[in-house]
Amino acid sequence: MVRRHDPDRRQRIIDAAIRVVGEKGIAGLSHRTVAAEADVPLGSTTYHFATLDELLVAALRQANEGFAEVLDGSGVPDDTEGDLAAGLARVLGEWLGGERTGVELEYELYLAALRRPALRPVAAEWTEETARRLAARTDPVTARALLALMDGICLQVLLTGGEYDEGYAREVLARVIP
Amino acid sequence: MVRRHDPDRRQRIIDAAIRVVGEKGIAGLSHRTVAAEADVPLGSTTYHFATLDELLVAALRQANEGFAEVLDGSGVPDDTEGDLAAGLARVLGEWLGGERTGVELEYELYLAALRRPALRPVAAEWTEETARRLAARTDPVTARALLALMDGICLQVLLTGGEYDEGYAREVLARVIP
DNA sequence: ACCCCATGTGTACGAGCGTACATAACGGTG
DNA sequence: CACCGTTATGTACGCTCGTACACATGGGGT
Repeated sequence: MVRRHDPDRRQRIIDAAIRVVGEKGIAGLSHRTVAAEADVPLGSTTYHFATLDELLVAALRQANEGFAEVLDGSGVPDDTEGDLAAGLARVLGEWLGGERTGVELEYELYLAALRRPALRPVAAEWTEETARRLAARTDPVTARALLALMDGICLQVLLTGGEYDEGYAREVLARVIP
Repeated sequence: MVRRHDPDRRQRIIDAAIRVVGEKGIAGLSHRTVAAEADVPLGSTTYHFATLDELLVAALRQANEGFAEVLDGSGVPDDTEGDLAAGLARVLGEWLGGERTGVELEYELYLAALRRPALRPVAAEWTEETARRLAARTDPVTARALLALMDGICLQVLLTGGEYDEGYAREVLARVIP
């Protein structure tokens, strides 16, 4: 392999890391697996990201942007006249109904903040940014509550292997909106 | 070491596993670390628990029982006349205000079900059992919603490193109770 | 045009891992 | 009391890991 002067090498490594986490989970993430997935030598990953935490921070940041697009693309924030609870329940349904790999990937990166303090600022940014967007449709307290409830509902579905019930989600989400 | 015929060897291994996860996280869990913590030879852990998943299942089951006792001991289920939302918010505050190691431990084991299907039945049992207890104070739908919201609130505190606001929790928990 | 430093590459080391397996002791059962 | 299955022990193999380091390279700033 002779790929000298590869500009967005760094970005390709992040993309590879996201694919690795999606396929094998964080437990399967190593400098070597990422290097293989990105088709770069081992030394290249250790050069751009000295520790796996750095790589996870970059990956989580990118995954968050991906979900933010899903949220934006679903028209929930723009639909200022519609039923907010119904809109959120629908977005959740679309997200959970899609590719489970991506869903698990983003949640796993998010939840990893529990044990990796390096990820907490990123998780906090994500929470505040999303709460801010939701607050535009209601008030700050309700926004945070909606976020927490959505997190909890997703968790119950993902952790127990249960089915997502959009009607139930709409019903209980509506309750927290004053 | 000559400790032949050690009855509850198995239980001591589970206890050691819980301590290891509490201190180093699931990432630091291995047959060897558990063996060292339990002061038993390596072969003993692999004999009683052929895979780490088996050990995690046993540990999660035990951790769940621990939290159930916290819930029971707090008098929430018995306090049939008091404010349910306030009671739950108080229990959450006591739990999160206590030893963080234990809190992170139980959540980490719980969240591990995301990537380890073997843990999902245990997580599902826990969810249903707790929902059943809460349902005695309200109705099944509200019980699951309260559980989801409490999960989400705890997550926000643990993942972002924020502070737990009992007043806020009581307020939003009360909203989902019809 | 030149030089320096950020970037890229290959390899090696020591540690920890899951797993397998041969062997030994124990204790309930017949 | 003899037996046999369960439980306990020690060791070895092959693998992957993070890390370190010496060396190559090329392009941007002077």
